[in-house]
Amino acid sequence: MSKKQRSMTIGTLARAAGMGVETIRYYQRRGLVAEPEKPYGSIRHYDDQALGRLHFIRTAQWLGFSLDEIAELLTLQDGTHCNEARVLGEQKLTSVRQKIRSLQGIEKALDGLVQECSAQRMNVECPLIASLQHGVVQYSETETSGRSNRA
Amino acid sequence: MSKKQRSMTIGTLARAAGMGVETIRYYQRRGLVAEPEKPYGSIRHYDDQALGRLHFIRTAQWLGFSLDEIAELLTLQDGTHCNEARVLGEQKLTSVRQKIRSLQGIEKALDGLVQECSAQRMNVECPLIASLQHGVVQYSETETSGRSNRA
DNA sequence: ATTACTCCCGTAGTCAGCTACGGAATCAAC
DNA sequence: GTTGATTCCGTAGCTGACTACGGGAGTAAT
Repeated sequence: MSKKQRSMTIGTLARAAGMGVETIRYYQRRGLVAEPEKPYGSIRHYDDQALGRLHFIRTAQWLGFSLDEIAELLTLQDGTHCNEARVLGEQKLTSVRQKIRSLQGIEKALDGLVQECSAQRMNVECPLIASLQHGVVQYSETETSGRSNRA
Repeated sequence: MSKKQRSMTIGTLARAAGMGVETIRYYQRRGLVAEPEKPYGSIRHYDDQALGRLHFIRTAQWLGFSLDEIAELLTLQDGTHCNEARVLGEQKLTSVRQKIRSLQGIEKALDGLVQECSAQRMNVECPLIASLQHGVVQYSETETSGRSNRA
């Protein structure tokens, strides 16, 4: 019932989390992860909880949350704000589904392009370009503006 | 068969495309959109093709393509580089399919989490937070690193 | 033809999210 | 107990994608 409580230095933690030391320090500065107490004249030590939090950040980021949004999510961590967390999750779900739809549109177009291209290389019209230009791929304006999502 | 060929200034174009004038100029500098000839002692005018290209950029960007990738995609447009276009297209197709798969994974995970979250709202543990920390959401390492995808 | 907007163009600043640097302190191995 | 890697900490730099600024030229409405 008890996982062995490792105690690690920041370097070990970084390796375990698959990120650089400097990234962790950056997250500390951003307030995303806590900086443990430093024993008098010694070095800080981190535990599996810290690792869990880094996993959380990485995963949430991969899910399309910005660091600010992740910070928000983390304040919900006490469990008393499940509703807010749900709403946030639902919003992301919506945009993820829109993306899937758009990408499927692009996939079709690209596939068609490649087909045509290898078949009859005389064609001047590029179906990929055409469909993106003419809005065959539709997306909601709501999510479009504002640089964010990174994949 | 013929759409009315509007001729617009950069400001009008920008409004039509839902972006700032400076953004368009930035794209011109990046070589993503052409700068039309400037009539002697006058002002540049843009047509619907330019608008189409901006739509293209916006959509592709929303889908997680970087401006560099979009530039590549745009080289397919002329239709004359059929071989290169095909290869590029195939590469993009692969990455698009990866993205779709990743996003579908995310969708499932998020959906499950939101379900749980709204189901047992008495629970002090928020399943969304919990599962992100404990790695219930699994993802492929392949796409994880490298900051990019914007949503 | 005056006023008010818009365009042009180059350069500079911003923001997110890192990544690097440098010098002193600490630790781990031999 | 010296050597070589890590940690610590602050500050500075980088990349991608914009966004703002400023001053002169063009345009549109009255």
